[in-house]
Amino acid sequence: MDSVPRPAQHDTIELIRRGSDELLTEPDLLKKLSRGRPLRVKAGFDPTAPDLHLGHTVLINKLRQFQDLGHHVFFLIGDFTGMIGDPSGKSVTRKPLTREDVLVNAETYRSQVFKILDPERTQVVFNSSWMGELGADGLIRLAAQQTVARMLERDDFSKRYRSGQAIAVHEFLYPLIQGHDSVVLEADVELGGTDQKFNLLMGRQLQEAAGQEPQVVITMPILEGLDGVQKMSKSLGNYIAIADPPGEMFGKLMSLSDDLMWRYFELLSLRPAGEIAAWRASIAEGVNPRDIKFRLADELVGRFHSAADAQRAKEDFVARFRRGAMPQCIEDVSVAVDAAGLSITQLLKGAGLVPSTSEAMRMIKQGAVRVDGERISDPTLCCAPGSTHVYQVGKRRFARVTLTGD
RNA sequence: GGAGGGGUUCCCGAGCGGUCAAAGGGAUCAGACUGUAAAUCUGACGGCUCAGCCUUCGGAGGUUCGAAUCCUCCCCCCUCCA
Repeated sequence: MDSVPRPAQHDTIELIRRGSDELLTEPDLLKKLSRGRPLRVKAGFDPTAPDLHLGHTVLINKLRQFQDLGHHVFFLIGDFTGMIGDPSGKSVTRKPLTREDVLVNAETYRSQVFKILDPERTQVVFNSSWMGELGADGLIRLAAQQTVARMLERDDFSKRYRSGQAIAVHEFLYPLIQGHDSVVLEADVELGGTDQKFNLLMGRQLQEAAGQEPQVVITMPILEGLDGVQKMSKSLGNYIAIADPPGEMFGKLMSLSDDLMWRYFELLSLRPAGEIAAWRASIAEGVNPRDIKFRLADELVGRFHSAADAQRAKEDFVARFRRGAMPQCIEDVSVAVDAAGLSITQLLKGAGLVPSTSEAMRMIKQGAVRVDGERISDPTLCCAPGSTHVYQVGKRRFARVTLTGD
């Protein structure tokens, strides 16, 4: 492994600090960097959500930055902790995952995360591989290292405690196990979202107790989802997956509100901060925010797909939403029908354009349904077998439907 | 072990014998407008053979002409006391 250049450590720290929320502590980081050996950088991920989204990339980009500086990343899949359920934030009971689920999810992570990370400098690890052996006695010894009062310092625990909400005993174990992971991995640095701060700090304490030098903790800001309020997450459905197809990703980015767009620039864009500030200023002088948003969508689609994909997605977007054109590729669907033909409501449902005939009825009443671009208003319209037309519901749902007789 | 409070349509949350497919908010979808799948405004938002019908208010029974609303049993969640 190559070594870290000695000089300019303060520049390095500035680089590392950029975009982060907190870095604890800087002297510790300086000390670690000064040794000139690659640091062991740890970040934990949930085994339940294999779809990586832009929210994850805020942190993963930072990991990548460490790799570019010559350090080594431990991509920890919290399969053991996943069984507990992370009590951070809202605690919704999770369905238990099987061993196979976890492995499948891990594979999905692997395939997606290396769009950003350097595989040469990444080691994927599972905390079940050491937690399983810890045993009940080990767990109790671990639990003995912290006090209830200390646990209650955690913001969401203390809030819940004060407001009389339940805190299950096992929820206290989560930060302990996460901290123990750092001990096992001998982590030099751990990254997490700002909501992970308590858990990250637990690692420092447990490492010290184990006679190790405490890890440096870096928290990254949490990216809001498409709604602009709640954090981006798959379960809330407000996310942009890095595996989303170019058109989808482009469209979702364009659907950000003009205000939220700046947050995305701040946390996701790799453009120089000065450039972004200049764009921001240009809005005040009358530049259309849409055009700035195009740049955001361009950059991100380009990063996860290609510049050509981004270009195509943009052209398609402009054609569809500014000029009302049909999308470039429309899915072909065939629907079986008997000689009597099929009512339009049945057809729309059969083609998967609406979930129910009631919904089809509503859409027709609201003027959302078009056949070959012509708006239709008759819900009793009957379609004959053998025909092929492009059916459209709203601006975004299209299908070229062929009615096949039997 | 004891006392109390709850489970309502995707979510939150009203309703507490008929006027309830069920207020309000959120999310979502559609239409209009537009500078964009921004913002704003309007509307829709259980299913169906759709101006009519059918199935919903934790589950199963019951009372009633009529129940989300009353009664019985059961399941689940929460709080307090021990």
